[in-house]
Amino acid sequence: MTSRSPQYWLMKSEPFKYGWDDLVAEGEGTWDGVRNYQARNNLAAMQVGDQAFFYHSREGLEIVGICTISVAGIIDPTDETGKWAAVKVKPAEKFAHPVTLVAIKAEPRLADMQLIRQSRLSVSGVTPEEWQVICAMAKG
DNA sequence: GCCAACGTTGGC
DNA sequence: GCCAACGTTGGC
Repeated sequence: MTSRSPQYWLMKSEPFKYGWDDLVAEGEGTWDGVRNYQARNNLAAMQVGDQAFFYHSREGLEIVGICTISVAGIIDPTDETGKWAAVKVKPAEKFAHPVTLVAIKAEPRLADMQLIRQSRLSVSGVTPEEWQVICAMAKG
């Protein structure tokens, strides 16, 4: 396995389907069901040890915490054709202060986030700079 | 609940 | 290969 410095991601989930609390309750969750090529490419690029923001879409509209990639490069078990990717994640840290979409939009350093530019992409990349800014905001 | 944005599908 | 129609996502 090749190693590289950890990369950062943002994964969206609708909390009434699968929220942060569900992930904590399970201990480890499989991130599957993605049927978008760009999101799939992001999933396929993930490696164990990468970190991802957990974002609540539709309801909440905020980053609630951080999870780590525990298993990478698996085939989506819900996909019969075998061409879609999935990963497994574990909860790492719950934010004391969730970072809302409103706050992200109000922060100029986050204006170019893939989350903002492509609002419908369910798995997006986060730069180290963006990661640092959001983590600082989460500490209030 | 509505609708804009965007991705995908399918007819030609 | 184009593009209109359709379906889905996600902010509001």
